[in-house]
Amino acid sequence: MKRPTMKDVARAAGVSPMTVSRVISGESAVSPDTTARVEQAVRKLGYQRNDNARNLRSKNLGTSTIGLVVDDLANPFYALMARSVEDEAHRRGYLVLVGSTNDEPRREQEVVAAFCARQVDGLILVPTIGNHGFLKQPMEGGTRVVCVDRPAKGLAVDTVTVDNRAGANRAVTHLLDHGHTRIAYLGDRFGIWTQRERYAGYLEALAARGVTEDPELVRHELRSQPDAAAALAELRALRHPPTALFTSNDLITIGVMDGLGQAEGGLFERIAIVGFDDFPLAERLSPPLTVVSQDPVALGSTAANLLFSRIDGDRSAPRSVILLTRFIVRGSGETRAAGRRPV
Amino acid sequence: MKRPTMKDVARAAGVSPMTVSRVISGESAVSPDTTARVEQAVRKLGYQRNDNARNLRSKNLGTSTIGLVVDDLANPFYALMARSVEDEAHRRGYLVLVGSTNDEPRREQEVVAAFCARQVDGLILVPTIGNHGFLKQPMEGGTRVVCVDRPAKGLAVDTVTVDNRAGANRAVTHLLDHGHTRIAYLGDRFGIWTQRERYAGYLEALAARGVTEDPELVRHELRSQPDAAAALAELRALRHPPTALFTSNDLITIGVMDGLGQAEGGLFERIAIVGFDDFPLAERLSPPLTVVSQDPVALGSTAANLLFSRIDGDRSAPRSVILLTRFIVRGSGETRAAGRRPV
DNA sequence: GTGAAAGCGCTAACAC
DNA sequence: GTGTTAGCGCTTTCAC
Repeated sequence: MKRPTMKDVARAAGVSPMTVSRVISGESAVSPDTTARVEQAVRKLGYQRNDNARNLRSKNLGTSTIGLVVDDLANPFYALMARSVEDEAHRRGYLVLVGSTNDEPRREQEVVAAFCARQVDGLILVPTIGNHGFLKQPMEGGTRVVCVDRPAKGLAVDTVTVDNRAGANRAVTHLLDHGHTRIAYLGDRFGIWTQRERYAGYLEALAARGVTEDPELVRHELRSQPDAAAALAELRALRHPPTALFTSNDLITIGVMDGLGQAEGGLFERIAIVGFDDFPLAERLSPPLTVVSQDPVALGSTAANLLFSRIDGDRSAPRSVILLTRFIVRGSGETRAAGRRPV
Repeated sequence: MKRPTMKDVARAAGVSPMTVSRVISGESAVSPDTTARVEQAVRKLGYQRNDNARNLRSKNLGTSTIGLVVDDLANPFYALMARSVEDEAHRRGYLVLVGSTNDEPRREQEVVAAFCARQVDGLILVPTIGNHGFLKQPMEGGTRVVCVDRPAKGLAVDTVTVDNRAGANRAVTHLLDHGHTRIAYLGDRFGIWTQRERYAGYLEALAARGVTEDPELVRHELRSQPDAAAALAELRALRHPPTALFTSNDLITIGVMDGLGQAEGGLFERIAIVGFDDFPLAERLSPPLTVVSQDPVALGSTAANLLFSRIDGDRSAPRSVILLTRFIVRGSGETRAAGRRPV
């Protein structure tokens, strides 16, 4: 009932284990006759090579395994990225270990350590806010690392991100173009790099038009849809409520849409919305959502390609790749501010 | 620049490798004094144990790694399942290898073989249509297997599914209750078990009310949203178009909603829809969608718990767990058939 | 409490 | 073309 080993196959075929090894790996030349005998024994015993043992001995080949560490694998954005990474890995005969961090530095460290203990050849990492000194040792040991979606503070590795700041700037400028000056910002945790960048883009856009930021209109740390809906309710209760919203990720956008749905029908026609992140059915909402769209598949495949080129021996200086977002106009961002003319 | 080994640590601490091993694993008793010396050497060298080598020697512990094989990791349904499996694994100190099959038996076999070559302790599998004889050898070798979402034909393993047939029956009965008799079925590939079950539920519901199936109203093999939208257009062009639709997964439901959106506003109010699978924003569509909802997180955690109980030594006969779906009424399925009275 | 020897399953390096 | 020896990094086993 135990798994057969090469020794078992060798005995069954009447050859040495080394010959079996050669037949299995197909590298070295073996006579057709013995090859056949070995292959028959393999089939008879249902032998399959133990790749862990193999990798232990031949250190020049790695383990053909990479680790993918994301915030949350259940998030559709990271799920798409993961699939894209997996496809690139599969093409090259690599396997993928996955782990979610929940954005907790401690869990990130645990997952990375466990992956490195398994001798992964490389790591694709959506880094948490935490410190990444723990990566130094594995990297010196030969584990390649690529960051994706956000950079890791003080870590000199290839990094793939999107132009969060420019994308947000574009969105807010669009709202300004339609006559809005009271534009609220609804964001997730300010500790997350992408959120800080998007907020910076928001400020940049306002500043470029000479609009002063109103702290009353800025809400960070919205962690869920209900959070976002609640923030919206607060904003609308202000003496001078916003006429437009910039929501800085899909979760918040959806939460806000829910909040609007619960309000009286007439009102929400007045509020313009542009959101960061596209999502399924965004164009079927009323009004259809104008969004800044990023491409998780491109993020994943770009990161994977960078990683594999490093694994294949590229030792050049770390690169930083910035992918472009797309601005998709669908209607929700084109509502004009009441009583104002466009610029 | 190479990774330090236990030997290196031993030398640095002036002890034998065996003592280092004992300190690292913390099993056996080591004097506080030497423990401290070893720990210091570990820190100094940045030593981390090679778990592959460890697993090779100690066969009684497994590799603490499981494999998760799904149709498509990018599918939100499987992404949620994967996250749930990963959480269960993490709790127990296991790692998760993931692979997507695209529902291709060949790729399934490749992925499973690669996982088994890495000596995974267990496999959670969304099986393709193909034959699963290739699992026999690994299972005899000790790899535990659990199927989830669908059973594998002729494979005696624990299986976790939902009551697809009953859920579909419930949905179609609901439409019949609202006076519909011309109810179209829009389904994905008939080769997929869940789709056959849902279709069976559709037929059962019709039969229970003495409604004869009209083959004109049945469309299988819809692989994408455009496929679904096209099928809808065909159905509406019939001389006797359906007054209600049962869509057998989220992708098809969304495709149909898109098709309806493109039609003239007045018309689509007349067609009732109930879909299998809930999804974000389903309640924000117009009309809000009535759906049969299944819980991917429960599927994943149930499968994981079964797997780990097997890994922990449970040798009882294979179990089949069927989770219940929920029927969620939101409006789209409650439109009455024109000129008819409810039952 | 600690160490020496052997070996997990495989392959690199060298024989022949 | 094939076999032998040694050893990857660790732990089991048995000694002390």
